[in-house]
Amino acid sequence: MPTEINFYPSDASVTSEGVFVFGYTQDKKKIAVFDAKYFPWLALAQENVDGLRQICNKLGVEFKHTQNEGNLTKVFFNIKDFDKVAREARQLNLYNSDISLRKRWWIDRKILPFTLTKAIGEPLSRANLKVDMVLGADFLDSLNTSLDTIDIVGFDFETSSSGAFPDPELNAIISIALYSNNFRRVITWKRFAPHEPHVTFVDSEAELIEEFVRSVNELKPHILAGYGSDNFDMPYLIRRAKKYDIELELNWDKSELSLKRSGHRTARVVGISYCDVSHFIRRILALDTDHYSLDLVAKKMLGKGKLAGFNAKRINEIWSVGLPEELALLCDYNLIDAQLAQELAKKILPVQMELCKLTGQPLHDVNLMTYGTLVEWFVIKNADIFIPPRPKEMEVAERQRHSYEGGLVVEPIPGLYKDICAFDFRSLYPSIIASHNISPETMDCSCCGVRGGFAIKEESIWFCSKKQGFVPKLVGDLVERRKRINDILAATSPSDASFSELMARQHALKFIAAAFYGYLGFGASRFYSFDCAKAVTSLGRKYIQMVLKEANKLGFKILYGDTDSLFVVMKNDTDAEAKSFLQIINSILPAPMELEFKAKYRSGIFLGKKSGEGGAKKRYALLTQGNSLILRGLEAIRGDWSNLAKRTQKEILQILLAEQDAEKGLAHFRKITNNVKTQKTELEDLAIRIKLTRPLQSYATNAPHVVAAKLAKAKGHPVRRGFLVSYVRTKGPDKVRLLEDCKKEDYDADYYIEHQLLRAVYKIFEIFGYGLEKLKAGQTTLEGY
DNA sequence: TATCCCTACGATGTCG
DNA sequence: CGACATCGTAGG
Repeated sequence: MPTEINFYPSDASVTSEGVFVFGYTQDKKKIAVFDAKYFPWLALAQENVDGLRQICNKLGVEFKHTQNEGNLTKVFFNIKDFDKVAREARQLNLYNSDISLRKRWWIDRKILPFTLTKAIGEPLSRANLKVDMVLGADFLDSLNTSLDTIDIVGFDFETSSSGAFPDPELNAIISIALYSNNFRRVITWKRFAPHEPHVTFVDSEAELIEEFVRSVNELKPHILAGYGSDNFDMPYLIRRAKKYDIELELNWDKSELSLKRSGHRTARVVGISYCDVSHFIRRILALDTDHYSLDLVAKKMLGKGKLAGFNAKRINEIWSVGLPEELALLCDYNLIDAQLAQELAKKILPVQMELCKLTGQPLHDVNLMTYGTLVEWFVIKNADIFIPPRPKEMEVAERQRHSYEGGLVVEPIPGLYKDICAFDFRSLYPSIIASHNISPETMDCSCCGVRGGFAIKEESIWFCSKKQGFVPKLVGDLVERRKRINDILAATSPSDASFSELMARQHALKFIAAAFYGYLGFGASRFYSFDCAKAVTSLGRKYIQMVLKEANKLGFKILYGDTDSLFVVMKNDTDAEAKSFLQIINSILPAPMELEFKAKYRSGIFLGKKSGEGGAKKRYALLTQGNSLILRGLEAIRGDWSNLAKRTQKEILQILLAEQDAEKGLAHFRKITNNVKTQKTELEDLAIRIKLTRPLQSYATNAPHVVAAKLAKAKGHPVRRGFLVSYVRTKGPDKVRLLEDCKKEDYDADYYIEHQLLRAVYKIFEIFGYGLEKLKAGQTTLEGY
């Protein structure tokens, strides 16, 4: 008797016999659905099918069946044969041949993660699966209902340590915390009294590990979320478990928990969605921060951080001394970390879920994606085309040698301006792609010719005006859907239950639409098209130039423009003027291109270049109607300047722009320089932080941050790519000292005054008529500077 | 197996 | 000293 079961799939695993799909049923039983009838296919030109047959004969592989589509033939195979054939027949110009089957299964089967799916088939017995039920499916179908409550369990480990960093060979895991909406537990193996009920004592590290695994399995989360856990907790767990010969039974199949390499070392828990959310936060959300520690990221995203005052040394002390109240505090610390991981995962979940739907990929995979992969999977899932293979390394290198012209930037005239109006294009590049049908296969089509298609004179190419390409179709869709959502959002109160959901959806659509253009010009792209990428920016320049010209015609004073935006002072400064400007422009623009009014500012300054003549591009400050500052490109928003200079620059701008009191600004500036001069400034304010973008030995320069990085390495810090060097400029021949080794009396006051403070403000004061001499003049009167 | 593009500024060190 | 190369980080 066939059984019918509805379930929410979360993960798939490919074996040579078929695909296991894992998930929970509606009453939260663990289920594995076995799809033995999945036959992956590849496509090739019909004239190459015989060649493929010969190769298959040699390999002893049979075609499952074939199917003609246009000029191409799809050939289906058994899973176990697929990779072998695809590899051996590479020279036959194959399509859809190098896409991971585990990921592709979802797309071929049209099943979405966390979406109710009907499975019909016979129950199977499979002792090696850790699930409540196994079904051999003859039929699978998506019922298109999303799972509405997703259970997220956050987790975090604490370990002892002998040095600055825990060593998994030497140092034990001392406690593990788990946190979800309705559950919290800290497991530890040193007893103390009194203790809170959520603290569970065990007798050894081995029992701790086993209890953790048991807890996860009993909690049955959809998502197991860590922060930085691919780098720390998971590898640590695996090493410590091995030491005690413990089998980590987290996976729903018989396999042991292991680390995979998918660009990045990551753990995958078979069955549920394990996510180290730091990947997504770093790669997709790309917070404006110079490092991605849990504390900093949580403060930015959740408005709260870790429990203060802990580090590896302190944790180690607490553990070895063993005072009850201290151990209790350590448990709190551990639990808060797990809670932060859980809340971060919860926060990004709506966007991730939307991306799961757009790419057809499970959460674990979406969490690891970059912009490139996001676009790639979006195309694989949604485009009605055959997928070409990834380019080979040589090809990628060759592509990377060419580059093309980008956006237009208007040089500003340095000065202070009042009543500034800002306009910008809504999604410029996506809307250009959609309106001009820019796609690799619509370029230079024979059906149109130069006169019939969308011509780009400057590049001597054209795009078909008869048949829509796959890129414009997908991008146009994204732009349109996003606009629809934004329209609804505009009429929705932020307190409305649907608001954050809609917000997440429009964000997800934006991420993909915005990355499409870059993906066309990306060397490792499957859909690389130098000419398409070039055409997009070329049209972008054409349209912004058209807008600048029209603004000029209307008598607007053009202050600045960058790629898709312009800042002007209008003639009469009325709403009607702005409105008619937009009307003129938008009647010229082809849909869905659109110029929008962005904001009006009370005032703003555009700075002169520090070296050479003229105005500096990408460096300005604006004052909103509410008297708050918007800064672009300035030192105050750069990560590689001292807090002292950054703060001072902001304060000076606030005084000069909002309070319009240059004398007060000058007095304030002098006060700060004097403080620096008398060695009174805190080192934390003087530290300069710079991130290494490459391995230390590959530097061809002795720049201060490289010198400092070498000092850090000598002290045993893990100086790798991405390492954040914190140093202070000092007097004496070495010039540089690590922040941690510096004393207040050692800092080089002259450097901080000349190269940090003055350099951060002199171009601003200049606009207000205060030259460099005047800024320095005040200093000479004080204690013989 | 890593996986988005170009434009721009400015700091610093080195060389002639 | 200026020209230039190297490097990091920003804007869009």
